[in-house]
Parts: sequence; C-alpha cells; structure tokens
Amino acid sequence: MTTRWLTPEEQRAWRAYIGAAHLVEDALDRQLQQEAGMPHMYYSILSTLSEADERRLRMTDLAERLKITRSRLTYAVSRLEKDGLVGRETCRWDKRGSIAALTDEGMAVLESAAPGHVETVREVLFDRLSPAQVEQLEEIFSTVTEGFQGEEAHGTGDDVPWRRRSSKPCSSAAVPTDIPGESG
Amino acid sequence: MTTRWLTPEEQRAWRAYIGAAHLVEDALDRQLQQEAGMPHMYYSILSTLSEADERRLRMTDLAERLKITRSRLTYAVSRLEKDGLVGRETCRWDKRGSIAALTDEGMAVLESAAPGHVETVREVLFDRLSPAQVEQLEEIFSTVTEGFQGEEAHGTGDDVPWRRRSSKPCSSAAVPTDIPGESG
DNA sequence: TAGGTTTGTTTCAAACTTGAACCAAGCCCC
DNA sequence: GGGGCTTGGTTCAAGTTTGAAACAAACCTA
Repeated sequence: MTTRWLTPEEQRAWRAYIGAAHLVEDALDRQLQQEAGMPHMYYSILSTLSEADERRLRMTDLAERLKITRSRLTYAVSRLEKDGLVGRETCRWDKRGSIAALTDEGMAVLESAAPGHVETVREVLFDRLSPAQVEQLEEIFSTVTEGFQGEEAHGTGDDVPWRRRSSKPCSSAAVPTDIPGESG
Repeated sequence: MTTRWLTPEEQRAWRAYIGAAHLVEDALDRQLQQEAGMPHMYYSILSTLSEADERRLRMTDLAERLKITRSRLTYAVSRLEKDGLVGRETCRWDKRGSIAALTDEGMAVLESAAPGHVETVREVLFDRLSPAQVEQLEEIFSTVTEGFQGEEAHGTGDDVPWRRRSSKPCSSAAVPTDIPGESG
C-alpha cells in the first residue's frame, strides 16, 4: 500500500500539537518540581489516589487510569513511598496484588501543591481557549483515547500486552460486609 | 488570590488531553523504536534537519524548533552522530556555534522510517478526526504555543532562561557569495 | 491436584532527561 | 584592549523511563 502522507492541514495540526505538548509538559514539570519537588506524573499519581475510594488503588488500576506502564508506576510509587506520601499495602483477596494508598502527608502535599498547579494549567492552556475550544479539546482527545481501547481487541496485528485493562477493586470499601477468608 | 479551580468541562478536557497525550507518545515511541531503533524525538530531529536549508541547522535553532532544551539535544545528537545519521560541524562565522547536519545515511534511515511513522500518526490521530477537528486541533495548539512566546518577555515574574529564541542562520546557503573572513 | 498458563508486580540494565555548572567565544564599553 | 556581561554548547551527576526478564500467586484443566 502506498503511504498516505499527511495533508498540509494535518501537517500543521500535527506540528502545532507536538510542539505545544512539549511546552505544556515542560511547564507543568518545572512548576511542580519547583513548588512540590516532583514531576507532573508524580503529582498525577497523588491526585488520582486522592479521588479514589478510600484513597487507595491497585497498581494496575492506577497505571491504567494514568495511561502509563506498570514498571514506570512501580518506580514512581517507590519514590513517593520513600517520601512518605504514599504507602503500599498488600491485597488480602489477591495476594499478588499491591495497593498504593495516599498517606495523610501525601494528601497534605497534594493540597498545598494544587493551587499552583491549577494556576499553571490555566496559564498555559485554559486561559487561552474559548469555551467552545475546551469542548473541542475534550471531544478530540476522548476520541483518540477511545481509539486505543478498541485497538487491543483486534488491532493491525499489533498487540500491546503490557497495557492491560483494570483488575478487581480490592479496596476495603468495595468489599461486601461479610469478608471471606481472614477467618481466625 | 483564591484559586480558580477547573470547571467540570475543563477537568474533562484536561484529563482527556493528558491521557491521550501519553497514549499517543507511547505509540509513536514504540513504533519508531521497533522499526527505526530510535524514539520519536530522535526521529523528529532527523526530520527537522531534512527540511532545513542544506539539511543542517545550528543546535540552538534545532532545539528551538523542537521545543526541547539544548542539553537534551546535545545528548540526542551525540547518539545520532555515533550512529552515523548526523554529523557535527563548526560554524565558521561564530566559532561558538555547532551545526548538526543530516548525513546521507541519516536521510536514508529517515526515508525508510517515514511511511511507518506516518501510518501510526494516522492510526492514532488523524484517521479518527474530522477535517473540522483537524482545524480545531491546529488552532488550539497554535494558540497555546503563542502563549509561550509572549511569556518570556514579561511573564508572571517567571523567566525561562534556558529556552531561547533562534540565533543567526550560519548555514553556507544563507551566506553571501563573497564570504568574509576565511582569508587564507 | 500436578502441571501449565495467565495475571499482578517488581527488578534490572541500558537509555534518556534534567538542571546546574562549566567553558569558550562574541560583545560592549569605558 | 582588558574587564565584565551575554550567548552557544557541552558536561556531569542525579533522577526517570523503558522493555525484557524474573517471580509469585491465581486460575485452569486434564
């Protein structure tokens, strides 16, 4: 099959996107590194945990939500754990499982970093976009994300074995009142 | 000042964007790593050079176009140089300057990798977007990029000293017929 | 229920990125 | 024309990411 090159419009869009994405990422990383001593991804981990049930999530779930590899997450959580912002627990119903839990200190750090972070996100992005554009942004990237979800099922013969879909909940909140096992 | 948190619409847009951006980046990196043995950024370096006058560019210019730090570029070019895909030359009119030049081998590698790369870009992005959305994408991220250009001039008191704007051309094509210096 | 596969996670080495520090070469200006 | 500032690039150590390999627990299934 002969290559379908990008049209001039697509080229422009692609370059604008790639360039801006770098700028945005860098700005976020720099701001958070300065004010919270961690890169953006680490902040996202804390943030995601803070919204989860009981402020804890299985590693695989967390990786799935953040769209990162499990290996990357392991490293990041280890660092956050060393800093006392996250704790690791083992899952009682699936002993393979490991659960990341936001500590009070982690919550505090998150809360103190949040305003500065949001301010940066506004500065670099939302303050420059019209409401219509915000909607377009969501629409465009939701579509892109959806594209990836189908891919794994069939795909172009290409599998993505390392990016799995969620596992069972396993947080105590998601557990029935009568807990199995844990007998004695 | 009290924090202007993100509205629900903005939140959704932000999350969609961040998540999709990770997926896209990973997909591109993976594809290029497989088929060309280099991450996306390195491909972009080759690609940018290939379009430049004489297929060569000063380091600072290259960094500016790619929106990356000079330090990151130095490392990347060193690797590409080791692979024989790029050569380094010194600038005759500014002896501080260093010029990265795409070699024939680099051009060949680029050309052989291009179809697969474009195909991936289509798969993950453009094949899922309407022409209107492509336009919106460009508009949105051009705006974002512009935002950064103003920033350095005044900004919120925050300087970005390491991300400079272009230097003088310095490629032989940009040189007047009568070359100064180089007296012999 | 032993053996084989799958799933959840970590580990490891190699590659990459970051930011600060450094070195030269240009530039200014008295 | 000798300081002092700026600019172009590199270097270095510390931190992060990657992908493959290792492990262990869970899940078949004969």
